[in-house]
Amino acid sequence: MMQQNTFQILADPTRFRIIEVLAAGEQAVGELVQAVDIDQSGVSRHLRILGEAGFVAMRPDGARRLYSLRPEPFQAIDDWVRTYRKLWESRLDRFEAALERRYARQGEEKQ
Amino acid sequence: MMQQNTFQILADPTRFRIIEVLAAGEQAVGELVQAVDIDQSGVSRHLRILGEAGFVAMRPDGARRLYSLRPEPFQAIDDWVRTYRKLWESRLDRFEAALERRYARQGEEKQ
DNA sequence: TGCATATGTATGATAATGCATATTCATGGT
DNA sequence: ACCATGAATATGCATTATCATACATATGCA
Repeated sequence: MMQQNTFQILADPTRFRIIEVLAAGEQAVGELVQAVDIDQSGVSRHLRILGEAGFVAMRPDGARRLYSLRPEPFQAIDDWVRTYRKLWESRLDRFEAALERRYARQGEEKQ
Repeated sequence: MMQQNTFQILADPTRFRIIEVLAAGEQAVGELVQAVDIDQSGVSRHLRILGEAGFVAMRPDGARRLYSLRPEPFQAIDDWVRTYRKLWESRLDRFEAALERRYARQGEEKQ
């Protein structure tokens, strides 16, 4: 489910950046430190917060800790924002429209 | 586009609540005040913030001000989270699957 | 005059940050 | 096999800045 908490996690610029970087795949703490402009201790702290909120998973690799994104919070956001789709859709949304085009194309191929 | 700012707007519990209430449709300030647990002045201030961030539009109605949701920020979030769909999809997502069921049903009806 | 909403000002709480230090693990020398 | 050293990461503590809030007051409209 969507806890309002989720947005508090994303509200911090450093955490947001960390998530962007993790979108490219698993990263060690040291690599994340290079991508942001705060101290290593701050990055570790943000990773703890992200972990407790379910945004990231951790996997030890020797002395290093590899962090990666977990899908659940993003799914929750996706579900939440879907509630507001009625604001910009009459009936079919863009994604649905794209799908319909795809179905049309598949139909052509099969004939 | 998606400014990281967007999540800072949603991070505040009172603003989040206001948005939830506005999802039901246009509301006057006084109506919103009843839905949250802070002072009227605070609600007005949050509405200002929401307005500057593009979340709400305002329409005067006599001495009252009617506020309503604008679609753009929600579209932006929708686009943003789509980037992270790869985290939980191999190929077909749930929405697409639902659509396929719909197409299947329509096919049945037509036969 | 009275109702609805906005704003100025002060206050308090929360949370991010840096620095110093602790911890955990790997490595090389003896 | 053991110990010392160094690299990678986490945590305790103090500081600082930001921001939500209330109260009082101003503004606009009936």
